Formats: sequence, C-alpha cells, structure tokens
Amino acid sequence: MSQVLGRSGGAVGEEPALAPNGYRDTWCGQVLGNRVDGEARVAGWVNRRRDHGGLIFIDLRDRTGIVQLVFNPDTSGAAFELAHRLRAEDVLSVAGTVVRRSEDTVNPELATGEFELRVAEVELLADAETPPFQIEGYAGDAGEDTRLRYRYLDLRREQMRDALTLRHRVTAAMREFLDGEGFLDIETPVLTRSTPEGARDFLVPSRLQHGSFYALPQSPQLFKQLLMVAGLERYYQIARCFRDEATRADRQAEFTQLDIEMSFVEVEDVIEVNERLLAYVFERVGGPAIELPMRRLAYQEAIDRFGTDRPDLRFGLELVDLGEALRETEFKVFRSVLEGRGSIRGINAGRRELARSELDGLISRAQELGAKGLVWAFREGEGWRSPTAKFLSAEELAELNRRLGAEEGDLLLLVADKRPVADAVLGQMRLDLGERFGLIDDDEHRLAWIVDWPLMEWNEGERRWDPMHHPFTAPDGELDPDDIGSARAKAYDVVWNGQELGGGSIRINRADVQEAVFAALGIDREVAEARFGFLLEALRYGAPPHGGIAYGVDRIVQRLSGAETIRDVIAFPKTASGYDLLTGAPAPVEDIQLRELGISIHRQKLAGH
RNA sequence: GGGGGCGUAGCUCAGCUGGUUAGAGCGCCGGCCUGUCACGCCGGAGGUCGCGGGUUCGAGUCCCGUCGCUCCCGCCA
Repeated sequence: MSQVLGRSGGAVGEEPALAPNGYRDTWCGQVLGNRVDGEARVAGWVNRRRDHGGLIFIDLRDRTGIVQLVFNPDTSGAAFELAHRLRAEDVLSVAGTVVRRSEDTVNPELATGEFELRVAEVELLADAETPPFQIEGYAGDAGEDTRLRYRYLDLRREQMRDALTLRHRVTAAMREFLDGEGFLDIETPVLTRSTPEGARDFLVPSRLQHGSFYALPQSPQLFKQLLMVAGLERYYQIARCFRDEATRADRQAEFTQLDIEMSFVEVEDVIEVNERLLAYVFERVGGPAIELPMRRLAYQEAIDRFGTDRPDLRFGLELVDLGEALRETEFKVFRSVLEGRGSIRGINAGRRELARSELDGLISRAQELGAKGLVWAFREGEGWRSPTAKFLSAEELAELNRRLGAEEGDLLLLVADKRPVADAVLGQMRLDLGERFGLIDDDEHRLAWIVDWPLMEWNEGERRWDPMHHPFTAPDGELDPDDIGSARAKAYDVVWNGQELGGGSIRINRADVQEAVFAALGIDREVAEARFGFLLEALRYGAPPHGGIAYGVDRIVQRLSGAETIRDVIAFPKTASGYDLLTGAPAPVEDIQLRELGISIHRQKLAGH
C-alpha cells in the first residue's frame, strides 16, 4: 500500500511550545539556529554514540528528532568522562552551547544537521540495558513478535511515533470538525448487554449475578439511538468496539470507531455533513484533496459494473453482462448455467500478451476464488483465438465482441456461474489485473458513496432473510412482507479506492416499523421483546427521525500512513491469535477469582499426562 | 474451523540431495583513535537450531505431534 501523505504533509506536525524546566528548555528536533552561541538544555535518549577516543559524538533523541551532542575534554572533562560510559538508550539531560557546524561537518540528512550542542554539563537520568533490538536498525526491522513483546521500545522508532502522531491528528481533526457542527461527545457503556446477532461477543461474567454476563459492545449502535430518543440531537464518540472474531492484517478484535448519530435528518443530510467531515480531516492532516460533492453509486450499479459493493474507481476493466448474447447458445457449459438461472459475465482486460502458462494461472486464480472455470479469449479478426471459440457461432462471437467493446488483440475473460459467484470472481480478478497491468495510479484518490442498498439478503444456508446492514436500518418506503427481496434501505457506505471507510443508515424511528422488520427477519415477537424490548419501548416514547454513520478509525489512519497492517497504527495491538505479547493477556486467573464469579473450569492439564 | 508461509546467536538472516568443530552482517564486551554522523581499525564472547517424539550409523536438514508468529478462506449484522 502506498503512503498517501507526503513527508512534508507530515505525520508529525509542528511541535507545540515546550515549557522549560530543569531537564530541558528546547526539543532535540527543534532547529537551534536562533540560539547559536547561546546556551541550551535538552533531554532524551542516546540514539547512537560515536566514540573517537579524544572526542565523543552522541545523537540525542526525543519525540521531535535528533540533535548531535559533542563531548570534548577541553570543554568539560567530567562530561567527557561520563560520555565515555554512555550506551544506547541511556536517558540524559545535557546543557551546553549551541554551535553552528563548520561547512564541511554539516549533516544534510539531519533536520538539525547545521547545528550541534557542545556539552558542558550532563546528567544521567536513567541507564538502559542493551535493547533486544536496535531502535533504528538498518539490517531490517525486528520481527513483529519481538517488536510487540517490547512495544515500548518499538514505539521509540520514528516510523511508529509518526503513525501515532498522525492518528492523534486525525482524531483531533474529527473532534474539531464535529465540535464546530454542534455534536456532543458522549460516552456509552463498555459493559453492556449481549445481542447474539452479528459477530461473537466478548463476555464478562457478573460477580453479583452468577450465570449472567455483560458483553463488550460491538458498536454503540443501540445507545446512540437511545441518545437520539433522549433528545441529544447530535452525538459522536471515538469508541472502542469489540468483536470476538478472527484477526486480519486490517482487523483487530478490539478496534476504534468514529461513531456519529444525528436527529431530524434524511440520507442527504448525513451524507452532506460527512463529506465535509472527511474533506476537513484529510485537509488537516495533509491527505489527498477531496472534491465535493463526492460521487454516488447505487449498490446495484456497483455490483453490475465492478462486481463488488466497494469498488476501486481508479481504473476501468468494468464487468459486462453477456447472457443476452448467448441466449440461444449451443455451448453446453454456458447453456446449462443460463438454464440454471446463472449468469455469464466478462471483462475486457485490454490489449495484452500473455503466455499460455499465465493464462493457466488466471484459470487457477478464478477457481481459487470459487469459479468452476474461466474462459479466456483474444479478439482476432471478427472472432476469437480461444479454446472456447469453436463452440460459439460467428454471430455469438461478434455480439460478444460488441458488448465487450473488444478490439484486435484484446484479452477477454468470461465467467459463467451463479450471479454472486461470477461477480465475486470477476470483481477480484479485476483488481488483480488492474494491479498487474499497472492501471492503478497511487497518487489518485477516488471516494464515493454507495447508496440505495437492499434492505435484506437471502441466507441460503439458514433459509431466511438477514439484514444487509443491521436490523435497525430504515426501509426506503413501505415494507411489503410478500416482497422482502426488493425492499431498499436508507443506507450508505463511503468507499475509498476500493476500501470501505465507514457506513451507516437512517434508522427506524417507529416501533411498528421496527416490529415489522423483526418479523420479516423471522424474529418472533417474544424474542424481539426479550432482546430489544428496551429499544421498542423507547421508540414508543417519541423518537425523532435519526440516522448516522460509523468509521473505522484504525483503517483510515492505516490508509493515510501507508502502513502495511492495522497493527502499525495501534499503540498496543494483539497478535493474530489474540495475544498481547507484552502483558501476556489473556492469562489464567486465580481460583478464588473464578469462585467469586461462580465459574468452574475443567483443568485438563492437571492430570499430568 | 480450514489452507499456505515462517521459527537457527541479542536482532536480521544463510546453512545444498542427512555427514567432521553450525556461519555472516549488525549489536554486545575489551583495546586504539579529536570531526564523526550506518564513524573507522584490531581482538573477543555469544547457539537447548521453538518444544516433544520418531526414522537413521548419523538429523538444523526427513517424518509425526505440539507451541508461537504471519497471510488467506470461512467468519466479521
């Protein structure tokens, strides 16, 4: 992933003024030009020591950067003696004279490289054991498990400081904007009620009610709706959320959302405020400029043209539906798919030359993605060069070429399968090919709203309707119980270069509509009352029309910083299997703690096999 | 839950079809060095080859199990 911010655009912003104290009166990274020949005191960590015998250089590091210290026995014998014993990561406070370096000793690589501090006085504030890895190594970073085990050392690295600084600037900009728009920052509970829908909950046992559990929130969804019922009108929260599901490069079980909710709004109102929010945040942190209003794309159009509900709009290679061209086909493979109400879809990948082995690679990739096969072809004259060409009539080939806009030499890829499979396969292959053929410009940024979502989707495995977003999303228009499949939702996602940044909806604000949606989802009245009775009840007491959105803060920062994984923008992340390698969590607890909670655990290992 | 990759010195890694005493760079320790900034030069220490079992005359290397890290699928309303 490319870095979106220029270095000057700055993960690290202008440093705030430093209140001088006994340890320091300026930052290491601050340009010392205005203090030349004056006294200065700085504090920080020994980044590197270069001992020349009669002269010792130390790079002193603090949050803002590095300054070179010079220890010369002619300046201070005592300081020189101490400097000789200093080692990496020792913590110092030093005072001395700011000196402009001579022309030939300037270090252009260093922000403070024109200056140095001639040390007269040094105090060793803390000494450090040899760190398990070099803070600024150049043989390659330490492995991630080592970095996480000693995260407090890993965070001393400039790259990590920059990531956390950027994260701060992003959340600060969010707060600035929302504060200016009249939103209230309100905290909601972390110990809450389990709602078995959606992801697996993290549970917290109750000591006072054995056998009962709190759940950690998957999102503040219901509480923010209650805040709207309560008349708070505009709410936001940078909220920690928890989902007990597998971790990924862009997913942690514990993550941060920017959660927003507004009253007396429709879809357009929410989108309008949020476009300005994103533009403001990006502008404040030096991210890409956002043109407003942002592009809108209906869900169905996104699926039709890109095979996904979060399309990367930076390049073409759009999907084309080819069923019409093959209605009468004799080719058995296509025919049986069409008769089974499947679809045949294709991509024109443009004029390419691929070896047979590369084409085979495309076929395996398609199969890996779930397709039974992949038809490849190159347009040649009026027809195709393709193993499949002989099964298709000249008219069919001509019509396929026309629909795909195929010109001489263009590579055509077709998938025949159930519609969702064909979409998923071609949608992903489109991304693969865009990358492979260099069609994606890293400096280009396309943000778009995906709107006009289906309200529900059919879950074939469970043979029931599931909500596309969540069960509190307002239907667009009346809900027809006999035609659930065509119900639309007042929902919207914002997508950036093929990644979902956030999503939301107008919520149901009437109890009868909420009950009808629960019924359509196959949640009967009693169950609905038991699980969501408090919401239904609140909706009966005068709930304003309301809606909102939630953003993945970690992902936004990851994207802005160009980090490979979400873990690189989280101070203390967990590993793929959910461990915190620094603290050792999760860990066994004392038996007495379990007894207090009324929990018994089978300790299999006590048998001692 | 499933599939792939990885695990060798403090760190990053090399180690061939199984074969004598397991190597490199950085770091660390000692010595020399007054303009380096990835300082340089000389010398040195440092290994349960993740762990357990098996095959073999012999295992870092092959097999089984297990633990950990990681990527992907499932999952993530």
